[in-house]
Amino acid sequence: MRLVVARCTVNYVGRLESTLPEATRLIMVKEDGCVAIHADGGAYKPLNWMNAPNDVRESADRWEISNPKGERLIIVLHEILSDTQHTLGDDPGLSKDGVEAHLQELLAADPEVIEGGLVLISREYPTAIGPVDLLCRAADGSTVAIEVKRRGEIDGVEQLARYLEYLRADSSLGVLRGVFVAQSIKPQARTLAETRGLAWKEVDYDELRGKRVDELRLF
Amino acid sequence: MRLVVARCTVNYVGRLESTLPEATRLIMVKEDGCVAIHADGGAYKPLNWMNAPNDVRESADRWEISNPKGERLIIVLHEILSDTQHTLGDDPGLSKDGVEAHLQELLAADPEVIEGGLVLISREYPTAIGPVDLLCRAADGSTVAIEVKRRGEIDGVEQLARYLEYLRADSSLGVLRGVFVAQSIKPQARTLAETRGLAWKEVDYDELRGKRVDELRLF
DNA sequence: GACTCTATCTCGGTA
DNA sequence: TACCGAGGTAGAGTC
Repeated sequence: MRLVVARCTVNYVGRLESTLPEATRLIMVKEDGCVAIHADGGAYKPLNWMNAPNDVRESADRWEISNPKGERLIIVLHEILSDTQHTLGDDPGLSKDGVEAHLQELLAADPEVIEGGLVLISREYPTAIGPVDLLCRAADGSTVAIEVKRRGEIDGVEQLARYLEYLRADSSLGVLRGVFVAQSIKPQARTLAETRGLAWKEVDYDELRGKRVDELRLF
Repeated sequence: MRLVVARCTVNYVGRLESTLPEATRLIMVKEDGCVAIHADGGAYKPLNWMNAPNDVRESADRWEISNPKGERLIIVLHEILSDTQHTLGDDPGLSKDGVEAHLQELLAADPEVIEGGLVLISREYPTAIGPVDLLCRAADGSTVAIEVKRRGEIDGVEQLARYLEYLRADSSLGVLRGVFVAQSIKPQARTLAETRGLAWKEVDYDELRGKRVDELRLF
């Protein structure tokens, strides 16, 4: 990894056009050839960047970075304050817990949390427009399609509504209902779900995980 | 801005939980107190980060960063390879061209590009569920609601369909039609638009801008 | 390669 | 503050 601190102006032409006036910034060049320009605020997003693969042409005061998609980043260096190189090696990578997949897994193991009497038929049940997260049989004999999201927003409701449109074409599933499940569901999404004739249910991830752990402790 | 290159292990507990095993990485601490940890690949996304405002507690081999939301990042330093400080100053900021707002502006100035005979009634016409990008009067006397997107995807079509549902409740608007406008519209979005009874139109941003510039040159 | 969906999404606007 | 929408979304997975 190469770290250059320099007074520079930057120009990007690609998916849009942007200009950075002269100022002091950090230019980060990684082993894979990607380039990011950071200001001294905002942890996440670089001001400008170019993802690998890149062709970097470098002269004393001007870098031209271009990629196969035809995007171009031009950095004009007015003064270099620091230019260092570091060997980092491969990163073993990040391991995560708490994402949608895990929530879906917990609910698949215990669909009663969503509605009493639910029994899992299938996970990732295929339709022409994508897989339905969970398909269950309800106590009343109806089939229940469940869309699981970490955060319940309007798109998730639309997604579930589209799945149901397609599922209803398959008469073998009998009476169909839809339930939208998330850790928290925004008011707009609740309203839309109700207008679309869908039920919704908020579930607590920590509680669900705790419950699961407790159950495992019994054995 | 402080740049530390170090062998470290990192632990994040907050919106999810994550662990980074021991490896050499760049730790970037910005003037506003935000922290980002970068591996030597992928320009954009840090492995871990904490946005400002942060409380940073630092000892020789362990940093604890916490924020008011209760998120915590713990960095254990096994070996510091480099630790430098740089004064960057405020950044004058990025100026952009080519975003949706500008596209909407160009279309508002020249709605005939969408359909011959269209005359603008209103931009950002308010409804209970949000503003309609453009509302126009057509040559045939009907009212046309237009949703403008840079990229035409399925959500945009749903959005326009929802707006029309609400607009139809207002009988003063007369006969209503919807047109979905974008620089490029995906096949799925076209199909959905047609099923929902909506028209769609692809427009060329550069051409539109060029045309506008040409018109201005006439004066 | 194209298309899909997720994200500690980030970031900016607004009520 | 919360909600909502755009993003050069990026990045991962699937077909």
